[in-house]
Amino acid sequence: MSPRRVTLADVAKIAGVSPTTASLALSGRGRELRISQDVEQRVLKAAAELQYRPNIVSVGLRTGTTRTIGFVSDTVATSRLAGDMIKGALEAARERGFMLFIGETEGDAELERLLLQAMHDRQVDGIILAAMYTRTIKVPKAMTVAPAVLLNALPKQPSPLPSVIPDEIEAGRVAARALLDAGHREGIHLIGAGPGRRNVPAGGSVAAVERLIGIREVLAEAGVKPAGGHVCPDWQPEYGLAATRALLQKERPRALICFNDRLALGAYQALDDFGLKVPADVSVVSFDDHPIASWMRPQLTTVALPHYELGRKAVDVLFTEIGRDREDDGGEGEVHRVPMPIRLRQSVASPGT
Amino acid sequence: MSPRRVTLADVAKIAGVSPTTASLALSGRGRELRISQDVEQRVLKAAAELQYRPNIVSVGLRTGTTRTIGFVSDTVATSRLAGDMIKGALEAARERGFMLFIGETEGDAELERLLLQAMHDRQVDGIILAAMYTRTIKVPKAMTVAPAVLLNALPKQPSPLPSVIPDEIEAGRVAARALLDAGHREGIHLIGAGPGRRNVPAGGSVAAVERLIGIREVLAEAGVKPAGGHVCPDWQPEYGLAATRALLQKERPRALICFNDRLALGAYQALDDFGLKVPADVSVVSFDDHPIASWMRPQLTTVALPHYELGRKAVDVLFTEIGRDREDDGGEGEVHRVPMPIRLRQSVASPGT
DNA sequence: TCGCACTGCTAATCCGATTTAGCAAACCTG
DNA sequence: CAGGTTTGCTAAATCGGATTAGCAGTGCGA
Repeated sequence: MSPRRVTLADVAKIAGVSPTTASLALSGRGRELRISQDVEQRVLKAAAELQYRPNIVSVGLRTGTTRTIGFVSDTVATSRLAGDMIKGALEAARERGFMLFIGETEGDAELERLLLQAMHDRQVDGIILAAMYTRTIKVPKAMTVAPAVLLNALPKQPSPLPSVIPDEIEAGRVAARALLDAGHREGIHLIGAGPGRRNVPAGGSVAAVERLIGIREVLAEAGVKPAGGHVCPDWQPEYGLAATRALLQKERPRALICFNDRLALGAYQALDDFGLKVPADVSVVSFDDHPIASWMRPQLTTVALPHYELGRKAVDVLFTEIGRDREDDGGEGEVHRVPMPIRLRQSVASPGT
Repeated sequence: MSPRRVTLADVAKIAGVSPTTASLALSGRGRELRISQDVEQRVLKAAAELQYRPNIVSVGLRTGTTRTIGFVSDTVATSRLAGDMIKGALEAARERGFMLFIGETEGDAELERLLLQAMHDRQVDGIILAAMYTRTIKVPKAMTVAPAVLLNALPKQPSPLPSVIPDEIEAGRVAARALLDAGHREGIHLIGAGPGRRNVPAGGSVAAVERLIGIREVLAEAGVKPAGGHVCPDWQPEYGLAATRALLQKERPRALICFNDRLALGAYQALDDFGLKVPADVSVVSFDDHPIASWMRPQLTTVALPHYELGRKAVDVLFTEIGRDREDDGGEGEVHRVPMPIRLRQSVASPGT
């Protein structure tokens, strides 16, 4: 069936040289090791004719480098959000001739251990450990044996591993500024967290904490106080609906900052129930740029999670880790923050007195 | 830094035997090849103590099997829908101790070639070629050198490769039955395709054709004629909105069969615009079970794409391919159809005369 | 006591590359 | 023209296992 792969030995035979010479010529080290032009050309020609491709498994065994990186996540593949993260990583890896192993732990530490082990068994050159939503994680000790990067996650304990995360603080600033720029000064309510610095859902979500910091900072600078805040235990539509409904029963907000798009979806429904129009009566800004954000009516202005860029960046950082001299294990890993761009759509308008 | 991996030689030395013996004992072939109980135990003990793990790269070189399969898709990782497909494949593979390489072609044939090549260079044991939405694809000839399976796709030309696809015809039947069971007989409109067998969007979508077949079959059996059908060039919310709006300007339907959930989202908006309530005035059934289906109000009854099961099934089929004697390349590949379960929610009610 | 079968283990080879060490021929040099 | 240098290439070792062929030692029958 499968016609045996062409090996280096085949190329060497056709070119009439030894495998050693063929290897040298193909790896470009021919010059350095005094292979003649003539022979080099013969080898190259033979390789092209036979469509020779080196067996990476063999190279992996000999050199210890498999041109492969492992991408382990808690549950990335499931969420659409993170599909783009994988895609970014995939493309960045491909540009360097690397492939990606993927694995899902579903938050199971034992499974995580097994997966990392399976990847090491396959001699991956590096590992990206990703979280579905930005948070702090316990770094498994298996992570220290190979170059590694945390993606969308920060180490719970001090660790030499670098992290790549979205710049949530700046995102909070940007969202708040969007409302200020439209002229909002009063009746700004937060849905999902706030108004106080400590009013965040349990679970160690970095997004809640940092978005809140950014929002509060910009509002404070403008001398504006959020009119209220509503912590939601889970950032799902039904909680956004409930929180907004509760709010509307007491007062009439002029603007909502929803902590993600699903909450905003619920908020839209509540506003609709109360006969309020977005953005004429109430402006809404949100975070994530989930696909539904552009399906909602009016389309939602939201600060996007840059999943694709996060994935790319993680690979970039991993490659610098791989290239780095693995000795200087002092110090903490650097934290790389990827900008979150705002998508201006139709859900924000001036308060119109 | 990284303490050199434990090798078979290390285990052998500790156990006081040759690497050959250690290999035999560990591979379980000890009995067959007359290794004494005593020695076997010593080896096992040494391996456990050292936490020995065989280097799969080495095994791959020697035996040609890397316990790895390649998952190549046009753009699967991006779509949330398909995240579950990967997840199913991932789990099924993991249960057998296999890892997954993933790659995205973005519909680029050249990129596809390169990816398949990169996977073969890494000696994958088999390949799953997946499509984001069910359709017919041209099978690259590189696919014939290793065991392979088409996922969510059918071969455009006759091919020995097996396929795994959702059972869209039965899904169409199920959707139609859901309306019939609720008592609907009249005013049933199709949004997205139909009413005639040929009224499908361009692009070779298997879903449109087969769902339509199933729907028409069941309605015909019940002596019911669809009141109308509206082909949408793309199955996005805005087209669903437009089609439904156009429909409502002419008549008042009693039930809609939307060809996917995004169309249904648009339809909901149009119905709302016309002051019609779901399901009191108009029942809606749909396909896909996209996450938004359970966020919509009322929650949408929809026939689910079994992505997770598709992924699992593809791996199952791939393993039987791998196990099969690769000689009998006669015949066409088998087509495996995975059932699509209906999610009964709140968007269907009896027509209430 | 010789020959044979069986038991229990190991030496050697192989997979397909990379890399080190080294060899033969040509070329200088004084 | 002997001795040293350079040029151009190759043999052999290596990576870490799996696999094949075979080697000692024992037991047994004749």
